[in-house]
Amino acid sequence: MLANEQVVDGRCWRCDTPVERREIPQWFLRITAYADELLAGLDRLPGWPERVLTMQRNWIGRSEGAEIQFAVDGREPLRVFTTRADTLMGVTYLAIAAEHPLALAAAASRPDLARFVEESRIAQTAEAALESMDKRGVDTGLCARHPLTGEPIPVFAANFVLMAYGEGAVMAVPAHDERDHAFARRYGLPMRVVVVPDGYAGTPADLVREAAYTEPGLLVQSGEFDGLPSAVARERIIAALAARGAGAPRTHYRLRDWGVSRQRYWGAPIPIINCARCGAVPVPDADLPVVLPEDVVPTASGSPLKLRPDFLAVTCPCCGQAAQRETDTFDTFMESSWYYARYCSKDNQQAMLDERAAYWLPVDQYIGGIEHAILHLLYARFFNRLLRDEGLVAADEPFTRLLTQGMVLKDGSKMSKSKGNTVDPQEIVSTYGADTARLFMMFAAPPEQSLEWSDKAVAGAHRFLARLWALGRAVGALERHGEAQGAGRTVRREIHKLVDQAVRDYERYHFNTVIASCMSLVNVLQKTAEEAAAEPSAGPLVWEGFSILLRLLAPIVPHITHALWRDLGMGEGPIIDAPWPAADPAALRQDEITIVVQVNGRRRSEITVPASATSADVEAAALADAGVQRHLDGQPPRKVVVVPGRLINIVR
RNA sequence: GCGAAAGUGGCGGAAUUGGUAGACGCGCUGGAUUUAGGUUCCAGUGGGGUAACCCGUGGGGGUUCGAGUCCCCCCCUUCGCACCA
Repeated sequence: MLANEQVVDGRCWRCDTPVERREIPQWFLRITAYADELLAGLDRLPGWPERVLTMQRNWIGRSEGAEIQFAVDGREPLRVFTTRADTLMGVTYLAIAAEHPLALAAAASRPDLARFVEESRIAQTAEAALESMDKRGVDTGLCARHPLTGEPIPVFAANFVLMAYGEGAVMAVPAHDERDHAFARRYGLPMRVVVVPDGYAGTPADLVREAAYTEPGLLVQSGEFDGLPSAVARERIIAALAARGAGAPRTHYRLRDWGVSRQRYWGAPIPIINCARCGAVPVPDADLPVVLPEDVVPTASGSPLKLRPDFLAVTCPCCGQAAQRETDTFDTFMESSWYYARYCSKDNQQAMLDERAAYWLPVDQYIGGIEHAILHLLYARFFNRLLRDEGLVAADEPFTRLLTQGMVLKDGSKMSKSKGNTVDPQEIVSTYGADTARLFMMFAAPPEQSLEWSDKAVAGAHRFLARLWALGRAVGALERHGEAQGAGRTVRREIHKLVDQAVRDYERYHFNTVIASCMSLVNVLQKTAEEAAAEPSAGPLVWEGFSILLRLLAPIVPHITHALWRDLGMGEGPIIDAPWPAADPAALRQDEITIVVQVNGRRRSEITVPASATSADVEAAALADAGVQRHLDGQPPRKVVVVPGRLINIVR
């Protein structure tokens, strides 16, 4: 029993044994019953990254179309799903999975088909493999009937149709589908053009000589539907099928049910008892949880639980007769789908969850790698709804905000134990302290991006903290009380601009630029503190700025900021209880602003104008500028674009 | 193959909304301090050019007064593709 990733070139990755697929009974959770709700719920997750929402939408893959029945001579009818009912009159063959009951039956009398079915058992089924492999097929000899015309249609067994997907059968329209087109060319199957672009003047056959025409258009060669646009034709054709009991509108999802069975020892046992008389019976609540035996001996193949009579043998809770315990264990995604809820009720031995879960959930901020964008996060959203429907939690969604953090890279590749290129944060903590470790990691990149490890940059982070500490000492020696005046106003504006930027960057989780602003703040305060020797009134300004700086940095480097705050007596209590800083709007006001001057979109100069200057004032000042006049070369501007408060562009 | 992201100096990265590309830091160069190394401090640092300027955000087109940002095509890297979890 191997996982997909353990199969390399159709063989076991360890022992090279050829691998084949076998059908075994397994347990599934019907996530598809929640497909619509899971899809709709994505619109109510503004705190999730757009790309994760998009990936989940595509994964669920809702599509509207029709289910169509094709009668098969002497057999059960075939059912297919299509989104292109408008191309129904262009169907020239049907393709079914090699494992399809009809294919298996037909193989009995057709050796080439039997061989194909046999070969397909060793084929890979991973979607990636399926989509990139050579599309092949074999005629089953079966004859299907077109549901509207009754024309005979050949049925092929094809390696790109899987029994597990949809109905295990598809209708093929080579003129209007790329894959069908390639397949038809390969096997010399006919093509029938039934849709052409509006105003198309050529012959139908010419339209698809090189490639399929996959766009919608107007119907041709489709009898009573000729001339209809695709969208209308779809409805009419589905209606015509419905009238004959051969089809109906249907919504299809790409999402498949969640296979939770694993034929392994390690995992939570699936709590089911298999009884010869009563079938699959749930383990009674009183007997839960089912506990794994801890003294199993690993076997070469198959679950070791199958060799444990003490685990296997149970009496059926329904009929009291001897029965067997299920030996499949759960996919580990099962547990990761609700651990966040269990954390709220971790010590409850009587129930999964209690009212504390309802109180705390949903999780305000969830953090995980982008590799979990689809499976884990979709399973957890599904599981949360199961919990909700059982009355165990109140909210629909488990995670209000989601941050997908990047990986840590070293020398350009993923840091991992198996590669042996890990860095122990404890080393940094021992050498430089925890604040340095935290500062470096937050400064290297925004959290959702991957982070490139650099020992040099770690040292740089430590250097910054040393400067911060030295600045703190200098601040302590300055006059604390009084009011900033004179040149202090410009400095104060500079400080509050940085504060404004930092606070906003915190809100969008750009911690690296928060730190950049704080570094600039240190630079400004350091310079101002030096100047305070000559200009004592600068003291209070430095105190103000340093107080804000410490509070901005406290979430990132809590230890050093705590100590400086306490030593300087910055506030009544510890820094952790201090109010969150905000920029003073009064400090941000400017009397004069600098406007960038462009000529033909290139920066040529800049001018300083009163903040109250109108567009006309700005234009006049810009045109008078020497640099502008040189570039205008005496000619009048053809056009002038003024972006208020920012720039002016003069086009000559 | 399909879906989703990313590509900016020597390096990590910055650029709220289409409006000064390269903030901040690392590294490097020069200088000061030091017996020396390290530390610290000062100055410089995208490329070309004496300069005026020109060129520059993976490549090629396009829209626009103006494009790293929007549109089309291509290249490359990463993540996911349902049994790795």
